[in-house]
Amino acid sequence: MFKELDPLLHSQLRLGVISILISVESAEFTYLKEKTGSTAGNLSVQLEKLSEAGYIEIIKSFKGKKPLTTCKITRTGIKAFEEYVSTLKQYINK
Amino acid sequence: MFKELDPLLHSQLRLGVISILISVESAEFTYLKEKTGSTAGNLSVQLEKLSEAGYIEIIKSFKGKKPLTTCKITRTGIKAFEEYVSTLKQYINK
DNA sequence: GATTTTGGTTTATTTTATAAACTACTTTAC
DNA sequence: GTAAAGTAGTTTATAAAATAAACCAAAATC
Repeated sequence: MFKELDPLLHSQLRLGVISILISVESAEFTYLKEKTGSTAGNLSVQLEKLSEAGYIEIIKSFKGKKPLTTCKITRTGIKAFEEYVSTLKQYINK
Repeated sequence: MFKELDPLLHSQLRLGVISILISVESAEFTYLKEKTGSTAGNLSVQLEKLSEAGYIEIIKSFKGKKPLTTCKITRTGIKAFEEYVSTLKQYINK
């Protein structure tokens, strides 16, 4: 029997976001939008979900006069990602 | 920018099915149902989708007097799975 | 021979992802 | 200085997908 794949991470956009955040200190909304190729709306929704789950932290501030949304993966998020990857291997190896 | 993950395979149940089929000659409906832990209804729907995409072949026959649905991965399916795994690595490695 | 089980399919519901519309500014161009 | 366009998002609506529930036909069991 297969172990369940964390549904929060088993989504292309959210997985892409976490995949980026795992390797950087933090990332801005616009950077994530560009890197993932998503629309702002979709990204906004998915970031909110990751945030609600405690996988990322969303920090709102200003860059000059413009709003600036910065994201950072949390310890919980890192653990969840590692767990997800390890579970995934059950599906893709052999 | 991330490459798109084949949406047909980026589904827990369908991925589980393909994961099983890739390592066996063929598998019966009930076997897949048991191994994936899915309901018959869900499995039926997802197998149909894989079949429509040409990823698997569904063979209907009888075992004695009972209906028997047997599934086999196709060359197309194998290729799609390999492609999916390779794309996935972009997301989960580093 | 009625009831349960087997092996499914079909349809309905829920959840999820995505797109469209909107808000609140700021910058640029006239 | 004000109209138009751009930036950085959020909210809401729509489409698509996954899942569950209901159903069906035949077989096995009691």
